[in-house]
Amino acid sequence: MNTSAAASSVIDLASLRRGCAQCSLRQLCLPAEIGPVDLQQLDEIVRRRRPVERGEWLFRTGDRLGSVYVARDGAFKTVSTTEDGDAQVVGFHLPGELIGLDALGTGTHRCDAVALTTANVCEVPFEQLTTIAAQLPSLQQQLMRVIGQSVGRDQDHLEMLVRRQANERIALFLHGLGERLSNIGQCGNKFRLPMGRQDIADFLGLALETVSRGFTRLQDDGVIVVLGRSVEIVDVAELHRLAHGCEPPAPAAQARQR
Amino acid sequence: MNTSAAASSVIDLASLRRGCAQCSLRQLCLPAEIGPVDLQQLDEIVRRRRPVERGEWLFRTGDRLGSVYVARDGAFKTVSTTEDGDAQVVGFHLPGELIGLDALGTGTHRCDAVALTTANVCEVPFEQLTTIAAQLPSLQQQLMRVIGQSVGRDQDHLEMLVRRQANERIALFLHGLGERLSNIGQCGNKFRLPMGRQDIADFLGLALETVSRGFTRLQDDGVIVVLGRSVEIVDVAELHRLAHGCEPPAPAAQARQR
DNA sequence: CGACGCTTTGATTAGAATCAACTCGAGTGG
DNA sequence: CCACTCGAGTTGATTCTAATCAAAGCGTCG
Repeated sequence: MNTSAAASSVIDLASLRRGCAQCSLRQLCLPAEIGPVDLQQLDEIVRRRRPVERGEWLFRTGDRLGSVYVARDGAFKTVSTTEDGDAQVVGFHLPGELIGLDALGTGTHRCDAVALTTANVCEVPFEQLTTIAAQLPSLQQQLMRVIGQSVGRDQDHLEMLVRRQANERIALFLHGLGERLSNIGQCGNKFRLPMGRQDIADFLGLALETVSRGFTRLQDDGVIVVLGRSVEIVDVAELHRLAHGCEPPAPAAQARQR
Repeated sequence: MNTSAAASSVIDLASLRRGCAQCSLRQLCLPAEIGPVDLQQLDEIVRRRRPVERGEWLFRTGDRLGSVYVARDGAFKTVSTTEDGDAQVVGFHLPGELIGLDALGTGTHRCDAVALTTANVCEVPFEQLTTIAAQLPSLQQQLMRVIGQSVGRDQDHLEMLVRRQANERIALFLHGLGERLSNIGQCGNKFRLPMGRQDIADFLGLALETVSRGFTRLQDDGVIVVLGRSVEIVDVAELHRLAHGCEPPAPAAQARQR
């Protein structure tokens, strides 16, 4: 266990005791905009689980919807496995993002939620959440918003897959991830990917090798510096441009052969 | 105006007067599982709009979320246009399916909702809907379920796009559409597509020509009969098999198990 | 150290995009 | 009534992207 993990688990332990009111994700998570009195009601139904180890799952396909989850730190993926055996990564979930909404339609989860790193999660029994939400308009509203954001991310995901070529998807992925990281107060330009190349490939609908080549290509073009799972975005503007469709206008002198 | 259109507008007119309680979609739509007394409350906020003509839109990208919509008949598409100008069809919406949830996250619509055919829609002011839902647990629950179903369809869409080849996507599309049609009481084996080839292509992330070729191929293989927008599924089992990953012909050796 | 998993790189190939031409049918107007 | 256009759909030829197959680096952890 490295120092940063140790440090973060100290923090978690502390905020675990203190509950939502002191959580650094308060503004992004369900408690946003809720008054202190009402907050306590929410706080009481939230169960804070011991750390989840990398590879453990929060729920699996076919489980009945019991709770929704929010990571306090770490990262998760949701994976749906098709009948012919290959995995589709439905989403990556960073701290503050609700996990488990996939069961809203049928009452049964349609994918597995797997921890990508050791992580702390809050578990919110869904039944109780909706009951309380019915009494607290602000929570109700926030719940809708969080659900909506999740829908929005799914749509972003969709748009990143359709009719975009491999390098565009990869640029879009890195750009989007950086944005989400900076939203939760982490550095959006230099970070460590919590997931491996295969997961990224399964998320982007590409072959693992294509993802690897894409990273190499972006590095050769001077847009990012990548070493294994460490990524630094050095030319944000260019990444943004690549991510949004415009072809690299092939400036005269440009080393692009690998 | 043809006879069937005339007939359907008579029906609509009648059910327009009678409201949710008599609507044939009642079981699928928001009123499901709601008692007659409570139903009236919902009924009072639902606005029934005059028919929407083909090509008209319910809302456009950037509009503030005002209402959600449900078609009583006809069909809609939601389209998001990328900055480089090409359209991505986010979804097709059949009667009973909520339209407009894309704005839940930001409060602003992120796609256009366009009528594919002349259609009748119910408009439900969202603000009022959540207010009432807070008082009626069964409506609250049903709202969640309908939202969840929409999320589920998005996920189906995603899975149909990722790492599937053209013919598989097309088979999946036809199969899914048939299923949805039979859910709303229409024939799932013989129907008229409300959308053109380009829309299907933009939905499936394929080129228009590829969709056309796919249809032809399915017809040559004796799975469907297609004439323009009329489709008949003649070999449901085979379509299902194609849609779910197994290799096309090769009936000799039974399909490979996972 | 050695084995294993993850990542990168290389060579080849399959599948879909693209470019282009042509068919068909509906609607228009001379 | 027929020639015309226009849009939607089909079909063909070619090109090019990314999948696949294959193998070699690299890092980590017993």
